[in-house]
Order: sequence, then C-alpha cells, then structure tokens
Amino acid sequence: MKELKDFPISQFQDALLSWFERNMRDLPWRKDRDPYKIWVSEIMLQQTQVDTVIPYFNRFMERFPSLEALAEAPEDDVLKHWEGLGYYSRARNLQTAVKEVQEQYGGKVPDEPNEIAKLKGVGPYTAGAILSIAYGKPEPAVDGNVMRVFSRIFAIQEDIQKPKTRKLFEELIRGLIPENSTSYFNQGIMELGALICRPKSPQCMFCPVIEMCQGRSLGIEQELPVKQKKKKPKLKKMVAGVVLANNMVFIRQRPETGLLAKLYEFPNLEWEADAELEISKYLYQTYDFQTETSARYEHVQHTFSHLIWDITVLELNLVGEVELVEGQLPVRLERQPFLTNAEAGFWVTLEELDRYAFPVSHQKIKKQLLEK
DNA sequence: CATGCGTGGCA
DNA sequence: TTGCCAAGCAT
Repeated sequence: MKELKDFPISQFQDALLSWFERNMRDLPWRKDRDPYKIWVSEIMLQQTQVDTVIPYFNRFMERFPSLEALAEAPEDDVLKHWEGLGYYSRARNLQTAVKEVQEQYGGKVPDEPNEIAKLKGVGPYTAGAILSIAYGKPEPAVDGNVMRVFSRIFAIQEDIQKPKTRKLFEELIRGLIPENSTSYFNQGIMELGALICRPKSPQCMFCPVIEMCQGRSLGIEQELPVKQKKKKPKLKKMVAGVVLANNMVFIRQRPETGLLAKLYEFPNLEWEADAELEISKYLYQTYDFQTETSARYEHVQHTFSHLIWDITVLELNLVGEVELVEGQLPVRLERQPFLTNAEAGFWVTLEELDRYAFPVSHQKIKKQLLEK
C-alpha cells in the first residue's frame, strides 16, 4: 500500500482515538455492545442521518427488544415501525436475516466474516461494522464517511461511487487499524467524517489529524472526494383514488418487489390524457367499482431519489348497487381472473388506517382525507 | 458494473 | 428553488 509509506500510523491512531474518546456523541446504540442493537442501528443508518434514525431506533427497540422478538413479529408490524424511514427493503431483509440467525445460529449473531456476510441486507460495510463494533474484530467498515476522510488524508482521487474504490480503502484500512481498538477506530473515523471532515466546509481547524492530511496541505480538501454527479429524477404523472363507501376507504398492498414494496397505498396509476377518466375506468375494470367524483384534493408532489410523482388526488364515492360487508370486498374477485394479487385490495374504516404502513407520498393523501 | 431503491435537511 | 448529501445493498 503505497499510501502508507512514510505515514505515521501509530501517531494517527493515537490522535484519532483520543479525539473520539473526548468527542463521541451519546447515541442510543452506544449504551452497550449488544450485537442485535448494533446490527439494527447499522441497517437504519444506511444512507440515513443519525438525527433521523434516533427516534426510529428507540421505538423499534421498545417494540422489538430482542432478536427473538423481531424474528417472531408480523412483517406488517415491522414495516409500520419503519414507516417514513425509507428504503423499506432494509426492514424486510433485516427480519429475514434475523429469522435466519434465530434458526441457523441459535439466536446468536455470527462473529465470522464469511457467515455474517451471507445475511440478507448485510453488505461489506455492515458486516465490518458489526464485527468491529460488537465483537472487536479487526475488520474495515468502509462507508461514505470513511471514504471521504481518507480520500482527503491521502489525497486519493478515485471516484468513490465505484465499487472498486471501496476495496482500495478496505486494504488501506487493514494497514491502519489497531488490533486492540477496532471498534473505536472505525467509529472514530465515521464520527470525524460526520462532525469535522464534513462534505461541505470541513472544520479543519478542529481536526485532530490535520498535520497528517495531504488533501489539506495541498489545499484540495474541498474538492475531495471525487464523486460522479447524479441524474435528475424523472417526472411521472400519477392519479390516485380515495374511494369511499359507508365511511370506509379502499386500500391495497403494493407488490412484494420494487418501489415501496409491501407498503399500503390508495389505488393509483400513471395517467396520460385525462386523470379523472382514467382512474374511474381503471377502478371499474380492475375492481368492478362504479364511482363518481366527490372531491378534488390538493395535488401531492413527492420526490424520490430517482423519480418524481405528481399525484392528482380524487375522492370518489361508490355508486350503484353495492353490498358492503365490513372487512370484505364488495366485489366478487372470482369474476376477475385477470386481477393480480398485487392489485387486490380491501376496505378499512378511517380509524383503522393508522395500522398500515404508508409511504410518505400516500401519507400526504391520507392526511387530506382525515382532515376533510 | 450500473441501476433501483426513500426521505429529510441544508445552503 | 434546486441540487447535494447521509453509518449501502441487491440485482
């Protein structure tokens, strides 16, 4: 590793560890070394800021205090506790992996790299984080913080978006990590990235390792790390129907793969020419509903990382001869052979709506319905 | 390897 | 307002 030639390794370790011990934040998942808690926190923290995670983590631990509790919980319950946090496959993969640990490892989170890496949702970063933080193993845990900090310290100009670059940093860290302080070393780098070596306007005057930073001495710390620019999200015109009958509303669960998988939503589709006509036609063809528009809600605009939904929201009343039985569909599904399970829905009372996990976009629709 | 996958905060 | 960013992973 050419970067480490002439680099004062032990001086760097000492300065970093000393700084971390003096400046580490008091976070809920730092109260003990329970591998289960470390694991949950690391999954929640993927692409998500600490301040956002804290309340979710606390509620999650209250409801699923142990690995066993999470393994036994209904999936809908897990998703409900993830509602609003985003990247929902994290929650489902976590539970899948927790069940695996319960069954294959007797409920003990594995402490071997090749075992833990097999678990759903546990990639190179998370594996390294759990192994080092919970078990003290000398494994690198390379996330965005770590790549930013070390790309500055060693003035590395590789694009950190590329998978190959992560491996470069892993090898670098294997030569830097102190055998007896792996947990604090890895956390210290991330903490330094979060508090001092930030993406914009890094606080170099407070940095414990400023003398060892090549990026700083070259005056290019602001230009690092090198990163590809993101594409613009693409606009999609959606129309959603809030279908009402007898004080109940019709919702459905999204398909088990893809965007917002397994979350609940109001029936909707992408429209081309006439939102109102197309949603009513869709509701008739898919669910045998005959409807008339009863209100227009405000448009809901929602931006994802890769696309934008502009949702026209219509409230529709069921008309015609409909026999409504609580908890049952007012249509006979057996007469709809083309109706996929994904599109199948059900009626709920307005009070029951809160039991289901909605993506934020449909929470906005729900809010308008309840405030009406 | 490139792309899909959420959301909220910030300048 | 818009773009960027945050403790990544699955496919």
